[in-house]
This record gives sequence, structure tokens and C-alpha cells, in this order.
Amino acid sequence: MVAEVNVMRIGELAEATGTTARALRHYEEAGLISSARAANGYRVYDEVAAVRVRNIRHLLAVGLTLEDVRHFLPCLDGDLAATHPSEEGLRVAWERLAVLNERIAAQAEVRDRLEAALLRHTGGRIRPVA
Amino acid sequence: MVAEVNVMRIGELAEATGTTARALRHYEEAGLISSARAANGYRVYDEVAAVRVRNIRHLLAVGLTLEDVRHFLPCLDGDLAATHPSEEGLRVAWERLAVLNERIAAQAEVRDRLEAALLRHTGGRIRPVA
DNA sequence: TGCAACCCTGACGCCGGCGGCAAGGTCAAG
DNA sequence: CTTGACCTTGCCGCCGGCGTCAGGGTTGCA
Repeated sequence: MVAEVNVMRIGELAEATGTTARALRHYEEAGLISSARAANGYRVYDEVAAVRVRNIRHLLAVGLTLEDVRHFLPCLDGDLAATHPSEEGLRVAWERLAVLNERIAAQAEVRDRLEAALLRHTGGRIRPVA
Repeated sequence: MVAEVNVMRIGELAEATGTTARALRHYEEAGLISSARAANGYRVYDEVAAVRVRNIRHLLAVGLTLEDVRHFLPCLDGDLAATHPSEEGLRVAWERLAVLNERIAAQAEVRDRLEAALLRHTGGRIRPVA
């Protein structure tokens, strides 16, 4: 018997993965997911797509960009946590980590300057935030 | 005797303050600086403008936005470090500091997640950044 | 006289991940 | 038949601080 796969449309997939139809179309436009089409033109997905989207969302949530995620294409359909990521993926992720670190450091430096200036102007007395 | 003030055009002011003519027009458009006009339509500035622009740049450099700087308008023409800033200015600056802190914290959280994920995938061995 | 170096206004581009609207087509339920 | 909930493509908006054209005018100097 051929098991009928759990066919879903974009709205269902969005709800199942905690995102929106708009975002899913965006991921498709970015080349991260693909879709079959029903006779009426509607996008049709199977349950593997849900895994894929959840993996994409996970990678985005840890600070990667859509461009970065593209390098993870080969391992998006499995269990990301269990899968041994490709050298490519690791390299991209480490680079992204470095970028995040730089960005955070730059902002922290700015923050420190502002804080120092405020402390000078308040004579060192601590001032409430709001 | 009426001391002739050091009249300068936008290019000179830009160079004197370490910025660009485009930025100065932008500040003017944002209502942060004003300019007199020569007969030919060129913007004309005095040396007070240079102080003002340097103060603006300083505030931007410590993380304020152009919108924030607007609240400092009354004290932009003097020595910012020596001037006692207005309650208004202090309030805005403390709020901005809070915003910066939140933003940095959010990004740091993301960074930590990515780092943790990478450390898991490399078995805890430390991996070089580049 | 002609050129280079200034200046002007107005307007689009950028970066990223979508949100949201317009202007439709599709389909099941009542 | 109609309503309403879905779906489609396409495109502008956002946030911020400008960069960078385009398409002009103005000036000093050789």
C-alpha cells in the first residue's frame, strides 16, 4: 500500500511551523524550500517540508541569515541537531559567529561611551533606567 | 571693529568636522542645523556651526539617533562636556541607553545560542574563528 | 574661453526579513 | 448563488544615516 503523505497547503504549513505564508513564499523565493503545485496553482507540501522549515527557522533563530542558511541546504531535511554538518556549513556558521561578535562588540563600545558620558553628567550617581 | 567671522561653505565645514557635505544637508533636513544662504544660493556657515556639527557627531557616535539629538538642540552650540544637559536630554539619553542594552542583550543571546550549537557540533573542541 | 572644482535640488539605493496591500482566482458550505 | 476563507503574483514599505547618481548652475584661474 502506498501511504498517502500528509499533504498540506501553505497556510497549514505556516501554522505547523509557527510562521506565516508570507515568510514561506519568501524562503522559496530565496531558494531554501521548493513546492509542488496543485492543479489550481496552490502550493502543496509534504511533512518533510515542515522539518525543513523548522530547521530553517532554527538556523535563523541562532543568528544566521537566509544567505547563510543556503549553505546548509544538504542537511535541512534531517535532524539538524543529530546530523553532522558539512564543513561548508560549519565554516559559514563560524564566520557568522565572528560577524555577530564584531557587531555586538561595536555596539557595546558605543553603549559604554554613552553610559560613561551619562555617569559623568550625573556625578557618578546611579540613575534609574526609566 | 566688527570682527569678520570665519565664513565657510559646506565643503569646508564638512572637512573641518570630519564629515561630508551630504551628511550636513541631511542634518539640516532633519532640523539639527541651519544655514544662511549666499546670493548664489550656496549654504554659508560660521564657526559656531562647526561646534554644533561636532556636538551632533559626538552624540551620534555615542549611539544616539538623529531623533534623539533633536532633544539636545538647546545645548548644541556650547561645550557639551561642560554644559549641564537638560532634563529632557538626560531622559532621552538614558532611554537610548536602555534601548541599546536591550538590543545588545538580544543579539548576545542569539550569539550565545549559535556558539553553543557550534560547540556541540565540534565536541567542545575550540575552533578557530577564521 | 574653457576647464576644474565647487555648489544646488531631487530622488533612488542600501541592508534583511519579511508585513501588508491590491487585485484577482478557487473551492466548500449554506 | 453567494459568502467567506483560502490561495495566487507583484510590488511598495520599513528602519537609519547617509552614498551616489542625475542634471543642472557658479566660480576662480590659466
